[in-house]
Formats: sequence, C-alpha cells, structure tokens
Amino acid sequence: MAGVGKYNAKEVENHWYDYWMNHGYFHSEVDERTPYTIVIPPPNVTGVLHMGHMLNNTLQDVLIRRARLKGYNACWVPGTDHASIATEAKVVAKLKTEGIEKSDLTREEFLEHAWEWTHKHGGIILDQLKKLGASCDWERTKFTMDPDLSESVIQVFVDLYRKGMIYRGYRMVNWDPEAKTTLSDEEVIHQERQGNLYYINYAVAGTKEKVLIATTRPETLLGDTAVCIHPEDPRYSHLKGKRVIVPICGREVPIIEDTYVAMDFGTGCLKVTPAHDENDKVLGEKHKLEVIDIFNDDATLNDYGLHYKGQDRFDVRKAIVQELKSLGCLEKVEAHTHKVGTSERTGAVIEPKLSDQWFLKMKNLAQPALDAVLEKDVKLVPEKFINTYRHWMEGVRDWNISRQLWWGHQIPAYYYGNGREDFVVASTKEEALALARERSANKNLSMADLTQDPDALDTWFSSWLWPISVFDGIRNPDNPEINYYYPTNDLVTAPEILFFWVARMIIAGYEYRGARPFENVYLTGIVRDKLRRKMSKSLGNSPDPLDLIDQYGADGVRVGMLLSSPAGNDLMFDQDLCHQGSGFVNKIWNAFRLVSGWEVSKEITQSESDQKAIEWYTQKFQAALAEIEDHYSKYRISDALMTTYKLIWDDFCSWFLEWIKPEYGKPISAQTYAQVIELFEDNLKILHPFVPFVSEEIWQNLADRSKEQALIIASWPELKSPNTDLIQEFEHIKEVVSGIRTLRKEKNISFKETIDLTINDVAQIGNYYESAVVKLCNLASVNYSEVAPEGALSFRVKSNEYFVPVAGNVDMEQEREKLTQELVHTEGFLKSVRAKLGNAKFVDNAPEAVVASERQKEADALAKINTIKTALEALG
RNA sequence: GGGCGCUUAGCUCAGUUGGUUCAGAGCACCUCGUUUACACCGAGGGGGUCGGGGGUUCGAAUCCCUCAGCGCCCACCA
Repeated sequence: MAGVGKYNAKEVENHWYDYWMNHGYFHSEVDERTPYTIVIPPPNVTGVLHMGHMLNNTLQDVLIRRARLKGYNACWVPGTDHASIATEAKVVAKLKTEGIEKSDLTREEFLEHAWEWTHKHGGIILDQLKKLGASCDWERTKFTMDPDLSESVIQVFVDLYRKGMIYRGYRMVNWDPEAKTTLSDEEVIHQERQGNLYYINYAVAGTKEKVLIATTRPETLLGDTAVCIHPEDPRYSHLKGKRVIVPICGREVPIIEDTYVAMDFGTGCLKVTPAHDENDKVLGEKHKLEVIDIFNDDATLNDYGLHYKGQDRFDVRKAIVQELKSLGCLEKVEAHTHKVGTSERTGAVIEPKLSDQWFLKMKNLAQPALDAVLEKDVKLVPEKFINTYRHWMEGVRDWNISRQLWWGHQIPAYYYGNGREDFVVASTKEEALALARERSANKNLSMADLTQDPDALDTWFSSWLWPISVFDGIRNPDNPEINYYYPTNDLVTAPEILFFWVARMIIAGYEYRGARPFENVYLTGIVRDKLRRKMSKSLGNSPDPLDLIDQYGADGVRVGMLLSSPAGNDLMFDQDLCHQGSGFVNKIWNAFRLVSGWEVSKEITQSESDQKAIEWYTQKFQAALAEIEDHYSKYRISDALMTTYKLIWDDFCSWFLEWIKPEYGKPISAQTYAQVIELFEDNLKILHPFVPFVSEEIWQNLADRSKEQALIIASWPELKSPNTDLIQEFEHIKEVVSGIRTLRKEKNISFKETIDLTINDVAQIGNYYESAVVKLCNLASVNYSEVAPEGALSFRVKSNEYFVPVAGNVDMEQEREKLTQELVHTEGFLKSVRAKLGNAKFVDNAPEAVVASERQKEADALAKINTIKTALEALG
C-alpha cells in the first residue's frame, strides 16, 4: 500500500458514484427490514441547481446514508415538479423569442411546446444532484405530471368535489395580470411600496357642493358605483340620501352609509369600487351596488376606461391624476406608504378581480393537520415554526385551486349547457357524459356537447399528494409499497413553503391515508451571502454549485454547507467554508496515507503503550459517538459534523496516530496495525454520511472488498457506554504534554532536542502513558523524585509537579515570579470557593452534588497551594 | 396593525432543567516551527463585564420586567 499519492476528488467521486449506481445500493424494495423513507421536495422540472438545493439535498443525503448504515431499508424518492406557472412562463418567454405568442397557439400546440421544453431541460437538476453524491433511488424518479400521478390528482379532485369540499365560486381573487391567472393567497407577497394618497373632489348631484375622498388608486374611480360615509359622521350627515357625480366618467352614484368606514382615515369618505377591492365588494353586495370591472386581463383598461381604453393601469393612474388636476378636482396629494400585493412568480402587482374559480374548503381539512403538529405527531424542527403553522392553520381560508394556465392538470369539470350550474365533475370524459345525461334535460348529449373547463390546477394541488402518490397510494391505497414506505420519516425543506406545501401535505396525509405523511420536518434556512443577502440569480451573488464541486470536490462542498447550518437558521455561506471542507477531506486522506505507509511485522508483540492507545481511542470514539447520536436525534447536523471533525482531526490524527505511529524505519506490530485499521474503519463509517466519497475510497483501499462489503452498506458502529475514567486519565496526560510543549516554547528548546522529565509522584503517570509522553514530547528519560532536580523548570497539573531540567541557567527570579503568580491565583480561587462554602444559605439550598463539587475544588486547590509553596521553598 | 424569534470573541454559532474550573467551539488573527501523513500541516498564544438598565435568587449568559437594535411570518383600513 506504500506510495499513496495526493487525493484526486474528481476521479474518486466519479468512480464511486458509478460503482454505487451500478451495484444498486441506492435502490430500495419492500422487504422485512424497517423502512426509512424520505421524499425529495421535487424541484421545478426545468430548474437549475442552486445553493438552497445544495443545502437541502446534502442534509437529506446525510440522513439517508446514515439510515442505510444503521440497517434501515433506506429509500430516498427523487423527482420533479411540473411547476405550472413557472414553467409556463418560461415556455411563453421562449416562444416569444421565436416570434410566437401563446395566443397564436391552440392548447394542444402549446402543450407540445411545453413538453418539448420539459424533455429538453427536465431532469438536468437531478443529474446535478448526482454530482453532489445524492443517493436517491433513481429508479423511482417521479414527475408530478407522470400519468399515474396525474390520475391521482384528478381522482382526488373528483373525490373532494363529491364530498362537497371543492366548489366553484364567483369571488374576489388575486389576479396576476402578467401571467394572466389567479393566484392563491399564499402566492401573493405583500411588499411595502411608496405611494400616494390622492384627495379628489366629487360633485354632489344637484348642488354646488363637493365631497372630498381619499384614494391610493385614482384610476379605479372609473369603476366607482358609490361613495360611502360613516352613518354617525357629523361632517357628512347633510349628504345622506344624496348622490354624487364621479369625475371624468360623469356617472351618478349614491352616497351610502356604512360603519365599515373609518372616520379617522383620509377624509372619512370612501369611494366604492366593488369590482376592484375586496372590501368594496362586500360593501357592494350589502348595498346592492352595480359592479363595474374596468380592466382587461392584462390590467389595461377596457371600454369603461373611456379615452384611457387600452392603456396600462399605472400609466392611466398618472394620466388621470393630470386630468383631475386640470378639471380642478384634485385637492392634494400626500405621500403614503402602504403594502401592495405582488405575484410571487412574476412580481406583478396583484389586481383583485371578481371571477369564477374553483375553491377547496379548508377549515375541516385543516383541523386534523393542525392537531397533528400541536400534538407533535408531526414534529417541526426547530419547534419555533409550530406557532407560525398554528396561526396559518387557524386562519386558513379556502384555497383557490384553479389557474388560467395550460401547463398542468386540467380541471376535470365538463360543461354541457349554458347555465352556471350546467357542469359535471368526473375522472374521464366518458363518465362525465353519463353524468351529464343524467342531469341534463337533454338525454341525447354527445361527447361533442361537453366542454372541459380550460383551467389547470394549482401546482401545489398535485405536490400536496407527493408522499402518497409517489407510492401510488391514491389510486391503489392498499398496495404493498404505500403500506410499507408510508408514513415517511423525515422531510427536509425550506420554511418558505411551509404553507404552500408542508401544511397541505399533512392535510392530504390525514385525508387520504388517515396518517401523517412524515414524522419530522426539518426546516432549513435560507442560504445567504456574507453580507446576509439572499443568494439569487438576479443579484449574481450565488456561486454555481457545480463550479464549487469542481473546485473543492463534492465532499468538500458538503462539509462546507453543513459546517454552519443549524436548523431553521439562515446559512451565511462563504466559500471559505468549502475550503475548510476540502481541507478536512485532505486530512482524512493523509491519515490514510500515513497508515498505509507502515511496515507491518508479525514478529513484534504489541506494546503496552499501543494497547493503551487503542484502548483510549476506543473509548474516546465511543464518547464522541454518543454525542453524535444525540446531535442526530435532535437534527443538529452541524454539531454532529463538528463532533466528528474534532474526533478525527484532534483525537485520531493529532493524538492517537502520533502516539501509536512507529519510529521512523521501524515496523508496527501486526496486532496493533489490525486494531488501528479497525478503528479507522469505524471512523469511516461515521464520516460516510458527510463525506461519502473519500470515506468509500479509503475503505476500499484498506482491504479488498466484495460488493456486499462496500462502506455505503456497512454497519454503523455499535454504541457502548464509554469508559469516562480512561478518557479523564488521558486528559491529564494531554495537560502534561501541553505543559512540556509550553516549556519548550518558552525556552526555545527545539523538538529535535531530547529532554528529561521528572515527576514528583510515581502514581500519577502510568508506564503506558509514560511512553506516550516520551514519544509525543521527545523525552530522553522519565524519572520519579519528590525532590526537584537541580536547575529545573516546573509546571503543575492538578496537584502534581513536573520538572524539566534545562541546560544553562534557569532564571530563578523569573521562576519565582511565575510560581508566585500561580499561587496568588490559586489562593484567590480557594478564597472564593471557601466564601461559597461558608455561606450557610448556599450549603443549605444548593444540591448536594454541587456542594460536593465545591468541596472537591477546595481540596484540589489546597493541594496545589502546597505544591507551589514547596516549589517556592526549593527555589530558596 | 397582530404574532414569533434574535442580540455571547473579528466572523459564524454552541451554551439542555439557573450552580461559578461555563464564559465555549470552529474559522480568522498573532508568535514559533520545512519533526520521515498532511504548510489544506504542527505547537503555542491573544481576544468577550454574554445588546443597555432594573429585578428575583445563596448564585443569572440562563428566569422576570423594561429600553434599544435586527429579522421573519401573518393581516382587506381606502
């Protein structure tokens, strides 16, 4: 094994990924083992890998690889989402570059383009995940528009409709004028915008009076059908029952009274536009007002816009203000910041719009899903999200599930007549026809008489079924796969989609399986740059993940991602973290290089020192393993990694290997070597989830392995309770070594120069440790004597004193000074401990263990003081 | 406007039920060192009155109040 070279990440990573794939280690089938399942949050089918995906999927891979090592039947289901609105937008944009407008195409033609686009770009992101080392069961890759998943979606729609939970309603919805579709409330982002409050005079009909109203949207006055005052507002009591003339369009509208109006806002007089404001709509219904919609679907003005017809709403706003000014109707303009709803996808300002849409009643569905989280049946990590979740669930409103898009699942509603209620809902057109014939007076209806609703379903209406539909649990609720893999174990996703997706999956889980879709939800943070800006394409502050992998290796990037990412906290990503990651990989590799270079001899019997070293590291490993398990159980993946990092770097490399490595040119005992390899293998097992590639590479180099013996499917080390006494003992030795190193440093004694050590108490350093200290400190001899040797420097660990004779003169004055300072410090400490112990209230109230530990401190301090005093006397 | 959370070393963060050898880690920094795995290294070191103030307690980074700053989520006041 001699002559191992430098680590080549790229080569190693490609090689082992292929090996894992070829041997089917990622694939899972139903068997007798306990399953451990994760479903991937399906990325947009035509998306490209970004840093958020990297974090997410690294975490999932860590969890799944660890589960695999722990002997579970690990199954990580990958896939993609059709992302209705996002993908459609991309296709529309792409067609535009070819001079094709969506409106030029039939639905079928458009879908052909969309599928073409999907096939061309779809799945790129999944290939990118492979570079990261993601051990997904690729044979199970799903797409939300696969035939089986689509059928599931339609089946669920029909089912919910028949249960009376889905209804078609004429309601005020969020209209995205750019995508020309409605959006759910969750897809609307409220942004603070600097706007104006315009004060406009409306003439009171039949008088010379005017009434002043305040509005942020003067352009909508063309749709005004009333002006509203508070019934008890004395300022306007004389206007009751009168009518006003809307400027520009000259429409005469009533003055209505309603307590809804806030007397202290604006002028206390409100213009009412039922078609373009939720509240105004409510007022309109209450007071039976006319509804005048002044906008086209793209938010340009329609016929009601008069001379502004065809112009954009924001242009009209400016123009209309000018016109009002010239008409003398504009009283004043005040700056006014307010929240404006914008589209999550296109950024366009949302236009409230009345239209016929499909809705899902949420109240009853939400209840079990709310209870599940509150009762920790589904655990959110970190728990702080429970509150957020509860608020949303308690205030949940009906979900607008229809979209005026073509890319997606078309709503299975079929119209057979002209009446608003002349439709049926069915999984297939044939079924629909039968139903329609039943319902219609016309028993001769034919297929040609049926028109399917043109709308598509909200993307999330398919992804909320994901954990069920990927195992075909909707269409075949009793199939062995769904019964085996569901409920899944962990879900790793971003808090941004807690409502969009997570909450709705929980809802669907209880509705369709009567069980939670997953046990734990690990919510990651947002990946930000050093300046705390969210990483985004538009800012250009997001490194290309593949470039990073190129530069640091996938293992390095994985470690970099995980080094600082506690659940729920944003990750301040800095490329230096990847550098640290690849540094760690290099360190592991070099430990292997060291070990692989040793000459092994069966002639040599194992020394007691070796035995002790192995015994110590075994315990140290166990202690770390216990800590790591604890971190994992709390989803503290960063901490699990850091514990592993320190175990390998400090304990294994810096202490253990340095202690055990044979002197130059000398062989190592075969027994020791075998044990070292065993320990190395245990290290590799716990390293594997974090750095799968380098760990497998070393594993395979340490021995010839059959395909059944690959690291990826090895067994996680067994946790035994560690011997903490042994660990403590060696902590003492570390302090001694450290003391000697400090002396060397202070006196500028090179490591190459051997020195002697004298200890005042034979019992304090076992002979096996003696050899460790000899080796680690390059000692010539170790002696025991209660009397300080002539011309020696000293240091103390606990109550023991250690002397190192140095050549040349010892600066007595300096030594005395040092000792005196140590004495002062220790006496001060003793004083504070005694003060505490002298306090009756402390002794009475504090737990016994605490008091006992204080007494121990007192004893230790006293012993140490004695030692120092003796040393001072010796100095004369 | 409502709700939640944060503020600990230059940076990113740990600090479980209050117990002082708990003020920590990693990185960064400084000094020294080409020791035969690794300079992506080794050894050593400096650095914080735990955001401010007040309180409870024998004892507070930890509990309570208050002030300041920051962040997130939700929300129909034009």
